[in-house]
Order: sequence, then structure tokens, then C-alpha cells
Amino acid sequence: MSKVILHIDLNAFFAACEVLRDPTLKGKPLIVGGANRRGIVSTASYEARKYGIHSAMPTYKALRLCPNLIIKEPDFKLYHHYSSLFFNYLKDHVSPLLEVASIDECYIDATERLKNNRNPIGFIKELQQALLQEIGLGCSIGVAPTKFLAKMASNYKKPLGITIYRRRELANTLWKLPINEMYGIGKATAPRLLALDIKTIGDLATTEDPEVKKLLGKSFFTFKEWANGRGSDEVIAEEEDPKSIGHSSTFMFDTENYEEISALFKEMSNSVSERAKREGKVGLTIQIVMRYYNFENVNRSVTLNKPTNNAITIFYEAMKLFDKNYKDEPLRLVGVTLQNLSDEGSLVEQLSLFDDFNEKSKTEVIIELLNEEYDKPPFLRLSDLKRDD
DNA sequence: TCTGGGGTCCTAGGACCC
DNA sequence: TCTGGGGTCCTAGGACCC
Repeated sequence: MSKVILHIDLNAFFAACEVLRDPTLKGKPLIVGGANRRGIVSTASYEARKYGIHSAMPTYKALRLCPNLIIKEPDFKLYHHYSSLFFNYLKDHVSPLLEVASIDECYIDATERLKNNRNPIGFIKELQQALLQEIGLGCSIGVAPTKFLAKMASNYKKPLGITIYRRRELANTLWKLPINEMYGIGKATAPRLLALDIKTIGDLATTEDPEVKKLLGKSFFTFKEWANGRGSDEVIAEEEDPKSIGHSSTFMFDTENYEEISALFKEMSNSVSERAKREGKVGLTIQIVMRYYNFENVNRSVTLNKPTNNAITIFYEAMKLFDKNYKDEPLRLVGVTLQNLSDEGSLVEQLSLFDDFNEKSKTEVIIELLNEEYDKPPFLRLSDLKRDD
């Protein structure tokens, strides 16, 4: 028995929130994004899109396209507020069987809710209107028997679209779309599929070409199932535990300055620690990312003996990774991520505090204490001190 | 004046164990 | 002599999504 899955996607969500806070912005070209020299557009209002402005475009380019563009720096507290209103409204009025897909989109299993409804499309139209009138948010809704099809359907018409994908009509609907519009196929894979003569989603749905299988690996079967209407229809209401907690930041200007770099590592480590503590998580693995001036990314990670969310430990391990791996070239971004997360206070974490002193060399502990005491970026490199003496 | 920041998942090689 | 094969963990890189 087929289910009725809805995918609901808020239109230009961040920009819409800004308009709700300041109604004088309504109808004006507006973006939410970075306002500094390295900022990019996160969301463009539909008025701004008329100028050719779109997400991921550098802000200075957007400004060139539309000199009287209004720029708002992101305010995630505001967005989370409206996001919660949106999800709660849907849980109350459609079904609690709601899966959050991101801050501005979700899946709902509406099978039960629509079972005895003689006019399900009418219900969905009214829902869309109600979200607009009562919360002030426009959305596009996809209706289909699987999550993938619902997602593709909501994407088909924006803003304020309602699109239905039925299994028996796929060959005349979904399959006609160009391959780059398929969820999961991005800018690296699309051209390679085109080179293998896979031009549409229908081409992928029906191919058995071994070259295509080789290119997509395990995903080949997943994508084929999706495109043929046999993807998952399980809407999972529980929110999942985060698998990693990370922060990264781009320098205003590329830098090779050790003090500047370590100061940013410290700031990122502190943010990671704070958030991990707030969420009651500890992590076993600490990863850093260094992005060089030429966009080359280098990741390095280390797995500890015991999980942590301590700011000093995270910072210290991050700097050790940095010292060991940094090649003296200008950096544009650094980041710190805590991985391999578990719940704080779980058994694994209850190991003796004395382990700190057994597992670390005296030098390491001294550096930690110094940094703790003065609460400033440690301009000490580990190699500046002699080990274990 | 090129290109943010938050994530998840997959692949592939090497270490290590049995 | 000069060599197996499976499983798991760790690490690094990359694709993709919002």
C-alpha cells in the first residue's frame, strides 16, 4: 500500500524571516549573507533573484548586479524561532510523524491524515495558505509515495508550488528532468554522467551501463531505486544525535602569521567546546581543517584515549596537529571539529582524572596549565619545549 | 576582490588482529 | 620459501546538501 509523503520546503526562508522581523523589507531586493569582503549570499529574496542573484554568489558580485541591494547578516536565533513555529504547526495540523530534514524543510507521513479525505489536494492547498497567513512563511509542497519523489516534487515549482509525483507517471514527469537536477548528483558527477550519455533522470533510471555503475559505486543502486519510485517511504520522527560538532572561520585576509592563526584555532576550539557542553556531548576524535590560499584543503585528525569536550584539550590537540602539518603558505580558513561523539557522563567518560597525567607528558601538561592560567593564545609551539624532562 | 559555514556519507589505503 | 583472507579501526580526501 502506497503512503502519502509530503515534503515541505520553505521559500527563501532566511530572507522571509528578515521580512517578518522588519516588514518594511517586504518586496525589496534583499539577501542574507556575509557583508564583508569575503561574504557570500546565503539566501536571496525573490526580488533579488530577478537581478540574477543566487545563493553561493559572492556578496560583492550581488551588489554589482543590484547596487541598492539590502544585506542582512545571518541571525540563526531568529531562523530557529520561525523554524520551530513551522514544524510545530505541521505536527499539530497534519501529523506528528514529521522528519526534520534541515532548518527549513521536512517530510511528513500524511497517509493517515488524508486517508478519508475526499479532497486531499484541497487540504494541501489550504495548508499552504494557512502557513502563509498564520506564520507568514511561503512554502513549496511535494506529494509522492516516497521521500525522494516528494523532495523532487517540492523542488519542481518555487515559490508556493504544489507538485504531485505518481509512480505510474514518472516516465512523463520526473524522468524528463536533466540529470543535474537529481538530488544527490552534484556539479562533479553530473558532467561525468553526461559524458556517458546519461542526460536525464530517466536515462539513469533505466541504464545498465557498467561504466555508469563503476562511476557511481554503491550509490548506483540507490539512485536507480529512487528514480524508479522504490526509495524509502519511512518518515522518522525522532531527531538524530549529532555525529560531529565543528566550527570554522575564514580570515579576512590570507595569513601566515602564527599568532593570528593560533588565536583563531583557540576561538574555534572554545566554540566547539561550548556547544559540545551545551549538548552534553564528548568526542574521542579531534579534527582540524586548514584551507590554503589556493583552496587546497588539508584535514588532520587524532583519536584520543578518552573522549573530551574540554576547551583546553581540544585547542591543545588542534595546535599539535597544526604544528605537525602546517606548510608555511598563506591560509584562508581554519576549523576544528569534534567527532566520534558520545553522551557526556556515559561510562566511557568516567575514567579517572589521573589518566590525564599518566597519558600526557609533563611538557604537555605544563603547556596546558600555562594556557589555562593566562587565558590567551599559546604562542608556544610544542617543539619550543624539550620533551619529558 | 572569487568562492561561508554547518553538516553527512562514501571510498580507499594501511595497521592490526586472528 | 615468501607467502591468505576476513574484519575492524583509523585516517585523509572528496562529493553533496542546505
